[in-house]
Amino acid sequence: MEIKGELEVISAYMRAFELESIFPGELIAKAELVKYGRGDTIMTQGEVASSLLILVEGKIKVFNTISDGKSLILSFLNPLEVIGDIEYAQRGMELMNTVEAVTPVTGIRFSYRQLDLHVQEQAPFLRFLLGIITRKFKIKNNSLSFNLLYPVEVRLASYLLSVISVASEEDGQATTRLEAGALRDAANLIGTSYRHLNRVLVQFAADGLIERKRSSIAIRDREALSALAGDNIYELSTGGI
Amino acid sequence: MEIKGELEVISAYMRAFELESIFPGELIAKAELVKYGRGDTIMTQGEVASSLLILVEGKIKVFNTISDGKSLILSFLNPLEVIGDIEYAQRGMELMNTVEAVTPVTGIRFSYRQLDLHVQEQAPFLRFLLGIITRKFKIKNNSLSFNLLYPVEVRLASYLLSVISVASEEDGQATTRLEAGALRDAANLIGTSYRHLNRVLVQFAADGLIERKRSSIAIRDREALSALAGDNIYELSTGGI
DNA sequence: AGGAGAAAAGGACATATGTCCTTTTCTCCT
DNA sequence: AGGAGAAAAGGACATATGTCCTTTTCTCCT
Repeated sequence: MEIKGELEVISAYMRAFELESIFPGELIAKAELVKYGRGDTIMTQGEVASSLLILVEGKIKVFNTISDGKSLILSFLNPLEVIGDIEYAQRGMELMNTVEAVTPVTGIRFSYRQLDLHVQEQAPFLRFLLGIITRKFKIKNNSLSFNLLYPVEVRLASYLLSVISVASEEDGQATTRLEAGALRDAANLIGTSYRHLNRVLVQFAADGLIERKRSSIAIRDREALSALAGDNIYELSTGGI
Repeated sequence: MEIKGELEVISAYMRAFELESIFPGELIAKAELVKYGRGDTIMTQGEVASSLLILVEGKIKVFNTISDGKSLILSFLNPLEVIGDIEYAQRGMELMNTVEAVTPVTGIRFSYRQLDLHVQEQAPFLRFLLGIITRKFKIKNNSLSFNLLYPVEVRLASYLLSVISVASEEDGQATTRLEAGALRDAANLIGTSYRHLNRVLVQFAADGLIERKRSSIAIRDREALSALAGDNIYELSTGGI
């Protein structure tokens, strides 16, 4: 799951994302290059984090699991993104969410211990964290409104666009395979029951927005789906390259 | 609305909240003591903030207004609380929410300009901000789940407990007067329609949880209401004194 | 006092969504 | 191939909540 990365690769990423002024050389020397495959869990809610992860390649999904097993999708994120930032700022706090790789993912990992040694007192680093966290805050603020104000239909349209666009990047088709339980997961993720999600999917198919095959879903009318979704809340392009 | 405060009062608050190590003397000398009356607007969503406000006395309500005029309550906050922190970290960003005084409020105001001059590069101050913001983040995370997972009934119970407890502090009775439009506002705040809110109030009254008079609502069975509300999400005691 | 106009409450009905089952479809074993 | 057991889909019904009106209650003016 994790591969020791070469310093050059890490340095190149740091340069590409203009993070050199924030992470000094000694720290970069201690960083680790990590890779995850599609579906891998990157961080698990409830654990205590011990490192900061910078997402440099791929797409991740952030979600929150509630007591009764329900889970709520929070967002899909692309580079440049930082994970474990809030937990670093509130040391000892449990991870608030679970993070999973949606596509193959590459990240750079800095242990909290190294951060403590090198940048804990550095204003540029702290301001970098502030910037990242406040941006996340804003996103969360939006999703709060989105979820409360829009019906499942809209949320599902948004979700499908996020998930299916991923597949399309890989095989050139706007189709996604459904693994076992995928729809149940999806229901949890957008905060509704599987039954209702299924109902809405049937509706989408009847309206020609999607095509549902045995074990896959294809987008047939992306425009209509986008119109329905409005702002695609689950996928927010977040700066970076 | 605003009263020039004496340095001693400000200093006393800073001492009480143990903020002396974070805000140096030169900065405190430039701070302003501000007071707001019940119902006053402290910050307005969409404006560009120019100062950081530290809430040292009273209770405030934070809410967000959506395009179509709907508004969503985010939280009720007590001292020690900071407002304008996120906007300071993301300079130029519009205020995300509106903040209103629920009780008479006392705050200490620092202009961003002064902060820039004195603490923008100070790690303790930046870490203070990080702490405040990440705590807010956590609260928002909770309210996201709360709102999506619980029915209006539960949210209303929680809301009533928050609002009515305020009144009780003042006149010794768990009753709150309803100003014109108060219930409509309340409906917007908890994210439902006035019609439905009214329906649930009728239900509460029928169940003996509250007593509804001409222009007021009194809590009759606080325990039952609390049991219904579960975690009182709208009111989170947030450290401080 | 009495009535106009506004604000609040409530009726009727539609729709979104959840729960609980049953039916249908898959998967995989022998 | 054929059937058991699991997974997915879908039926039936209940409930939460919204929309649109109408009725009721207030407020205030003359």
